[in-house]
Amino acid sequence: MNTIKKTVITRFAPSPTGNLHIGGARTALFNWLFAKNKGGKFLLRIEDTDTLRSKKEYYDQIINTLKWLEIEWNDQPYIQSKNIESHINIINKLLENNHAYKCYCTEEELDKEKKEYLIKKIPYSYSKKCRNLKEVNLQKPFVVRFKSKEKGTTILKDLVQGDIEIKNNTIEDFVILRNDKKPTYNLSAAVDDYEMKISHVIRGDDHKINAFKQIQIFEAMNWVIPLYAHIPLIHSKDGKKLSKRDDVSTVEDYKKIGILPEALRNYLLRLGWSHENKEIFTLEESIKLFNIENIGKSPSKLDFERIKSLNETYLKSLDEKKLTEDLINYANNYKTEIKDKYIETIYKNLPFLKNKAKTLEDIYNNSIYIFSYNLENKEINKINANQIENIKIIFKKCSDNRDFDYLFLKNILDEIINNKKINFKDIGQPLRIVLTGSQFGPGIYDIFKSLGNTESLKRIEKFLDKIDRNVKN
RNA sequence: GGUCCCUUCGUCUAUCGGUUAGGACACGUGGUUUUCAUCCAUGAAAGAGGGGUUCGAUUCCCCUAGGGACCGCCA
Repeated sequence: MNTIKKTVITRFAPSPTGNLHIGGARTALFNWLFAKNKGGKFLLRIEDTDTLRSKKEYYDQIINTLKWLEIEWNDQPYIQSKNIESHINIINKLLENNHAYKCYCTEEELDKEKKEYLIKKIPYSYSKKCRNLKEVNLQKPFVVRFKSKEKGTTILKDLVQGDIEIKNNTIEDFVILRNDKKPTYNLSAAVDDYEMKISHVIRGDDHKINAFKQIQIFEAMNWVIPLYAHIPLIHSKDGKKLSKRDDVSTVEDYKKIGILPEALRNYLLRLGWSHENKEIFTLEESIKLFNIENIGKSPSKLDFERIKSLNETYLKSLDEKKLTEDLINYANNYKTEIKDKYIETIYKNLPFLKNKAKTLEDIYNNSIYIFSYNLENKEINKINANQIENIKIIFKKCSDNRDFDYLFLKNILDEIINNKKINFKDIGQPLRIVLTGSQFGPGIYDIFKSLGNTESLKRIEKFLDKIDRNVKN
């Protein structure tokens, strides 16, 4: 028995044709966690051989998003297009070994074939017309097709799905070199996986059929076949395939509403994988506990509430210095920049600013009155004459004692509430509008404290001035 | 249509033949709180259907139904 342990090498192989997908992020996470767990390597390969759709901006986006998620790969990213020479080389070998052949069929001929099959109601696969051509060096454009097995069955020992058996004749003679002399995905992926010494291919369920094609290439070249684990796809809330229109399909969609990377990672980890009753995993625990055996077999739906709830948990447990940094970065990226002079105030008041928040966006909105105060008439109009009178009383008393504290303020409010037989709400609500520009937000005392006496009084004074002017007009 | 895969509370999931089928999110109720939120307590909520195998099936097998993926000279 061979007891030499093979080094685990996994890879994440996105194509730069769009922003990093939430499913892709999970695939990357699983590959990374598995490699870490086994003390192996995790590689990043950019599959950019579709020159029409691949874009540099997407490449950057994917790289940056993985970094944001703190998923780190070993070595430099492998750029698939840089390895084309090697792919062609293998195609030539396959041709020499009689495992592949040139196919001179034109698109028109193929279309005709397809139509004929359609009329006869037979499922279409290439007719293999060129498989046994006598002359193989015609001066005509050609593609290279792999000679798929025609008899027998193949069993894929999938690490997640178990044994999957298919008849070999259901795999057609697939193209491995296009007529523009560029290798196709299945060929490139197989060659790269071999050259990168990938031990475990962990990827989405949608690649399952490709495994059968890639395995045949491995066999034809007499290479050691990697282990495969095909993880079920992530579905949208209504059970359909996630589409770009769902606006929860890319990592960016979560980032821009202020989901923390830790929370998204935790969510993704638990989506399709579990460890007993555990819900919250630190990074160390994720690495220590992750395994392929506990990956579920069925597809899972996204639950936005769960992500937000998880985010809330992280928001509240995160070190507040770090949280403040995250908030500043978030605001700079997606909202208006928060000036340095407000950062200290926000940091100090984080305990209540983050209280009702589930996302960074919530914290941002809660603290907006600190760095971006604006009192609109529409809000002012919500305040009635009696309430204005009360605010005047408060203003007067506080102005006479500019060093007022919580107790002093509370006594004033209590007194008014008692005297006028009103509810706290009747005074709290309008006061909040005056101080923050919105009827929603933190508690009144918290607002006073966070703004400081001077700023609070200044805002009230400005309001009263405005009211006076409005009355005069 | 062909090939393949999947099926436990609304959602994510636990259960490796014997459980009052457990947890989490969301939801309901109660308490704490000036409000909201937090927090605590508590409640409702599931084995798709039908056949087998077995002393016993959510668990193993088959069928049906439902859902999904793939079926490109895209990756």
